[in-house]
Amino acid sequence: MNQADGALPVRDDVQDDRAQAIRDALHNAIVERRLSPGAKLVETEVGELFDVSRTVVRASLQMLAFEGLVKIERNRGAFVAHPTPDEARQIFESRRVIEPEIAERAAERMTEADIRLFQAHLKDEERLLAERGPNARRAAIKASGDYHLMLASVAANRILERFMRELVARSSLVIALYGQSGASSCARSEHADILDALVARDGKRAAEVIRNHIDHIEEDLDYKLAGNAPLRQALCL
Amino acid sequence: MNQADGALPVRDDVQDDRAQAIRDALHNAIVERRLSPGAKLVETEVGELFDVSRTVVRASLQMLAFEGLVKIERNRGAFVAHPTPDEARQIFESRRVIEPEIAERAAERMTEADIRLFQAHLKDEERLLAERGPNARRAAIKASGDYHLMLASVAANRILERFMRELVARSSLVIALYGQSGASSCARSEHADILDALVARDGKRAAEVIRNHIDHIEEDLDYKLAGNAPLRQALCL
DNA sequence: TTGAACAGGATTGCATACAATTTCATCGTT
DNA sequence: AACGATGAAATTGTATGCAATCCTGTTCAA
Repeated sequence: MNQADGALPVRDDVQDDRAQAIRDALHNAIVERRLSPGAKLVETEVGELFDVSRTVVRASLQMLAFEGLVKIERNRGAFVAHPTPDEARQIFESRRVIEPEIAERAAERMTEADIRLFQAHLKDEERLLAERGPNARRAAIKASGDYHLMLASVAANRILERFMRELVARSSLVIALYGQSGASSCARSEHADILDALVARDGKRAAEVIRNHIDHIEEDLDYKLAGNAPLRQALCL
Repeated sequence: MNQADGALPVRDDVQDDRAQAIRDALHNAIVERRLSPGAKLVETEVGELFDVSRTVVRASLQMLAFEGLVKIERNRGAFVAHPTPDEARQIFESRRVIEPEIAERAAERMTEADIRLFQAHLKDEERLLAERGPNARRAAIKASGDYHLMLASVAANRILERFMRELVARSSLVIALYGQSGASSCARSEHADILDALVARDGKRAAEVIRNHIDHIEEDLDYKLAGNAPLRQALCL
């Protein structure tokens, strides 16, 4: 685990301990692709896993549904979301709207301590990319997303931060479905470029680099690859 | 009721009819200020009102909590949110990030039919502002927010639209708490100015007008007015 | 072989019951 | 009178039960 783990599950505020815990666990599982898009999440099954009743499980599934990570279909249950190409485009469009502005604000507020955190995180990302094995790969994917969330956290706007958390998580689903290059986790050097701009306190440049970064991520997608869609969704039902 | 009513409760998708209905009802009540910030929402009470069990009420309260309209405190219950000045600032900062971009996209996509809808809505807003009485006032407040949501709907990005729905609703709470001029519903002519820019397909100008509009709304606030805070929140507990 | 009909099991939607916690009024003490 | 303790009522958190719905595999007819 990298040191960002403690800081990242920035829950809005602690309200519902157990449901939150399950939500976080499922969230991570989805983002790290241990759960594939379309996978069914059976209430009793999850409940037994975490040793809680369906009531609590339901609450966490509803939370995830709000974030767009899970889709709840009436009388059919909860499934890991399976974004359509159109949704995917909207996700990246939203990121292009929000993230450059976040970068500008982050450039203003960046402290020395933040810089050190970012540098350490970059090191982690590099290390994980060098490692082999599916677990390292999963960790790399997560770390890559976490980088963007660290940015959001420095910008000191909890609302935009929450929006970004949702968008980053859903991006991970999109990449899982439509990503071509196995790497998929963003071209690593760009994260370093962003940090450079931040350290230089050059908000405009940071924003520009982020914009390019998002473009590059989306360029690596092929929306033709309908993934192995759950069919029901492939046909847009 | 104005003709926008049918179009506006843009639910993400129909999943949970009854809980959604209660959510919408509470949402409207909050936005129209029939429920004040800090008001307690007792589960059994709401349940009896809508003739459903606490289970369903709970689901809708959780939805509202996600939107930031309601705050759920463990073992204490659900309360209409009571945004702090800091939260208020973040809400408007977020709007300044998102809404100008929405305006630009809306300028591109605006159809003749949309224009007619906007014109009709503007007429409604004017009429409501002219009328007397608390109900007209409430309707005017809601219509003013709905204008911004119509904009978001034209921009054709469901995600940003949802973000805007949350931000507009929370803005309404902020204005209820910290607004000075009784009018509070935004300087009306500015909505017309926005429409002008959209009709001219001048995205940049629309964005600029929106930015000013948001500035004006926020200028009318006085964060010193701590409102009649529920004390627990006034002391930031 | 295909397709419709149907039964059994699995799963969800919702109401309800019970335990844990908070709230509030009362009472006694200083 | 002010304050703290105490217990009952109110309210929430969670588990569980039942009805409704969906899924799956089988049978039977075309």
